[in-house]
Amino acid sequence: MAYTLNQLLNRLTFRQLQVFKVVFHKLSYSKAAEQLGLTQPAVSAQMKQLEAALGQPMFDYVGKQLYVTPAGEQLERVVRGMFSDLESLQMNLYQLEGQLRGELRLCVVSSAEIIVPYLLKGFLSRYPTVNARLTVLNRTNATERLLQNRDDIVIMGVVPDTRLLSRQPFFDNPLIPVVSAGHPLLSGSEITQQEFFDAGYLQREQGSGSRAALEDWCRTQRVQAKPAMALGSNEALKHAVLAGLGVAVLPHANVLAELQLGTLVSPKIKGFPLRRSWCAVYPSAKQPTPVMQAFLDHIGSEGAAALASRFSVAE
DNA sequence: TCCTACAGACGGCGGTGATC
DNA sequence: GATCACCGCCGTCTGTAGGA
Repeated sequence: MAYTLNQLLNRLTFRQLQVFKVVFHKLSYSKAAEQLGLTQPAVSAQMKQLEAALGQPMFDYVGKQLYVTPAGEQLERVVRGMFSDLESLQMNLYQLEGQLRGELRLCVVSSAEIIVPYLLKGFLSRYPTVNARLTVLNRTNATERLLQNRDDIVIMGVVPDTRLLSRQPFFDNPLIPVVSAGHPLLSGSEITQQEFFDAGYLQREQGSGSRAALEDWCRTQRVQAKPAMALGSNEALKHAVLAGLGVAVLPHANVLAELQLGTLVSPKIKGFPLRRSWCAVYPSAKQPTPVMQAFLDHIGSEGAAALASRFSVAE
């Protein structure tokens, strides 16, 4: 039975929604109770009241296992938005008092994980009351989480082409070809694009942004890239090249140390480097929280300067 | 007379421990 | 996980006193 909005507002409490949120993620009343500092009966009672208020079960209990019902899935989306708005409100209230406090939920595509510590260091030194939570994923999963409002900002190199996302480029991210020192390709005077990709091309896994960028580039350059192997991270790719398994195209920042040491070499090949920028990406529909805005301002100025001093490409 | 502040009574709500 | 009995806290209601 569905209630009118007023009836719902009279019966529903924030406490019920808070408990529901934890049960949804833990899929256990006992574990939710432990996290909330309650006993299992207290959680059970809150869920019972919530389900009575909404007139529908949020969970099915089958064989000692909780399963989320379609109504539970719907409620979770609403609750996530509500709690996100409340967090924004809290940050705005702190801002009215002249303080910047709250959580920055940052997600980073795996290729960007080496630059982010240099962005965060200055930011957290300046705003010690901000709590940063960092998640590392590939581009597809990071984008999905962003659109589900599970993160505030994603740092990525190749931004999906959609109006749902706003982007703020803040630092060059050139993709360069790399081979191990002493590779037979280096003995010739000039390397063609096709020769490079025929020398055991190693690529990133499906869903990676740098792989997508490179596949686009190959199409426009009419180059046949037949990968010898796909690996799940730039770090794995780099070590595969160092081990002599093949050649790869990697972000310059990821191989800077090896190029300086001379263990990797970036040969001159027509069309390279691929010009890309690291971007801070957030949902277009989302009004940036004060903490988000402060981080966006930071990476556009001090953050970019910190990266330039460490990762800039010598032309 | 009206408004505000305070105190006491009461009921509902949310919690626990025990038990199924 | 669900239910029950019990307990403590808190909000509401009501009555009273004091000040404008």
